[in-house]
Amino acid sequence: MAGESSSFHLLDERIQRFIWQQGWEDLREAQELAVPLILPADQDVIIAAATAAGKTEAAFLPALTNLLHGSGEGLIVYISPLKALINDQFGRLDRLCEALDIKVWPWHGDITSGVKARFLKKPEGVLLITPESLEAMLCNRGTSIAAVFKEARFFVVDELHAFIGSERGKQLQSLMHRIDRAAGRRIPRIGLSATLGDMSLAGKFLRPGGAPALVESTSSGVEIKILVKGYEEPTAIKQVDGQEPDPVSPAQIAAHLFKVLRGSNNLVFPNSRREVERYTHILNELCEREQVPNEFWPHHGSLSKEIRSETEAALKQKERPATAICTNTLELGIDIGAVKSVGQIGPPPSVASLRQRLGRSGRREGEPAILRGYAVEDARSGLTSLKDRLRLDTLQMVAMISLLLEGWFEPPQVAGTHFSTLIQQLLSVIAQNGGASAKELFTLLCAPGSPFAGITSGEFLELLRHLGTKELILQESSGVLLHGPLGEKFVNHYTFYAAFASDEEFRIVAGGRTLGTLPVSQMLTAGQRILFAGKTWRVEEVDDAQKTIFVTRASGGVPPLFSGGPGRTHTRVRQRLRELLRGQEVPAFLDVTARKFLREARDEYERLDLDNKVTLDQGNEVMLLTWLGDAANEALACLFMRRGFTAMAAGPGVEVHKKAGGVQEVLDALGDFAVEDVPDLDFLLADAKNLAREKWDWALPDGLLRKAYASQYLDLAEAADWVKAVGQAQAGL
DNA sequence: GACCTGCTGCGGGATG
Repeated sequence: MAGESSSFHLLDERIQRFIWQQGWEDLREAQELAVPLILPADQDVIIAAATAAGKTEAAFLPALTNLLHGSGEGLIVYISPLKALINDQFGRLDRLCEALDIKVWPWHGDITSGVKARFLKKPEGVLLITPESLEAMLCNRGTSIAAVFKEARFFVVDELHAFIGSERGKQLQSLMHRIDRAAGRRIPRIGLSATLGDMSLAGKFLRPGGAPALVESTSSGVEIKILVKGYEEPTAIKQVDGQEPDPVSPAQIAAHLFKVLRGSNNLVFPNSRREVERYTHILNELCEREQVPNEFWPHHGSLSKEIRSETEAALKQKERPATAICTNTLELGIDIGAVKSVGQIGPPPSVASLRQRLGRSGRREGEPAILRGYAVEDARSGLTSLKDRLRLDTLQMVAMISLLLEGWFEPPQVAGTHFSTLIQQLLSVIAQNGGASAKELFTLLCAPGSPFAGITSGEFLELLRHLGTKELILQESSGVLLHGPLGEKFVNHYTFYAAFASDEEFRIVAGGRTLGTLPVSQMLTAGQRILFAGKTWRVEEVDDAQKTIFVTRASGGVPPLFSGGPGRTHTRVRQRLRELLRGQEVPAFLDVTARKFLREARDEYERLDLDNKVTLDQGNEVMLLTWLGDAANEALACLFMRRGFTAMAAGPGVEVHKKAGGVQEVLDALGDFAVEDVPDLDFLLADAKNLAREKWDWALPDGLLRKAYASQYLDLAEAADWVKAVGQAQAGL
């Protein structure tokens, strides 16, 4: 290696020795490129590379060299979205750092206070921490923050894409910014990720207004093998007792999974926790019936840590093959080893998500990535919805796969005004500094280059005044802002540190063992039978005070409902879907039934003349077919609602309830929108209710809530463009 | 039909 690698020689001798001892043949491409960029610690860097292996080292080999060559003490702050990832990384880094005599400090909710106290006594080495724990540190140890981070050389943010666009991402930006300010200098930021489409957007996220150096590993193109199988669900006939019969396609899909997945490690994504339960149970029963050892394990966010660890351990060990039926809990970089194939039941939530999932397969040299898609459609019988007639689930899956193959996926949503997280950060800064003036707060959080830049001083003052009326803050006669009585209560409870909201939950306990949790909104009663953790149970007792549901093993049971909202579809996906409907080409990866679905959808598209028609009369409603993404369709629905219509975004378009004037009245409204100016948000959303989505939205003045909502959920500009284009086309007829 | 993530400080009692 020594002869070919120039970066290798830049590393500290002790690190070079460690690399030899590991028997690593040479530095990976990303490592080779990253070392000279990171070593001087004078700029931000983003490392985008296909596999998890190698990225951590690409950041840490030069960062640790910098630490070793520096003047004694120094600190690297690694920030992870998952505790599990911190535990994995601790195992890997501690081995390396032991040889270098550098301490590694894991810090999250499960780490004992003793470890944290020892770190704080001498804050040197590598700190592995979550955003929430960092928030707690700033809140509770405000006076010592400058000292703790005085010698911080780098922030390393793992799984950068998992933060972009969310409340947590905005919080993370704010935390790094506040630490920069406390330390009195710009601490270089290193972002690690596999899925970053537009690198300039990711760069803007890593540091607002920044432009980091980029390391993109041109990974050798892994071969992708794809098969999409169609399944026809017979029309349900109500049984004598009025109950819906069980659907038959899950049993058929499970039978196929059983046949093709046994003997190897795989991941299957059925898109919801409920379906994870359903499929795990069917597959477990199949193994039992065939008298073979069980190879199918459940994994989702409502299962207890113990049960999830069992599944992760089953995937990691090499003795027996194992397949996880899972949600996106297994999408991020937890170490589960390579898998042979990925199953996707129903359309994935996004192309980015599909890409991340498929990235778990084909990670060994010379092995392809294998994707099996399962598409279910209702059998045809008379009056079915447009979604059924156009086979939209199947077509959406095919559209997403075709975009994936082209290398496209949804860009990260860096924009968006996160007033909710601004409230959290205001309260946190007040805690950190024991009070602050309005001007100090605005300069720290909202000035150009700050995480909340773009918020005007007028909006900021409006927010502060409103927080005063909510008793979250109060102003001393000197002008200094402090916590109000309610603010004090919130900040002093540990739930304050997370920027995102969460449901209240019941624990499900069987014989003293916690199986997992269910949201309280999904009330269960004694005697009910449920399917949970892949097994069936009878509810014995519901303890409201202890928020616990006691269950015992029993036969029979249906999977419970969990809470959750739908994913959001991007305009590009809808447009690709329409291209598929218009086209003739039949992708080679479709099986006979999936081909049939595609043919039926194309026939229907032609029969309804959807290439030329914008409206479809559906009786009580008019369907406006925009073929735009959800954000534009929702904005269009808002325009109609403001005109007194009942309207909602529905798949590829907007469903508008007819009024007395029928279809023509809807078209007239559309014609008016085309020539009117785009309305402002206060007008458009004047009557809108229930806009609160994020944790602190309840404390926002109406105008700011409307702005926050619109910035994240509505694309008014795209809706207006569509309306204008359609209006012109109609005028030309 | 529809995801996921995370969490302090302190006091009391047991243990080495």
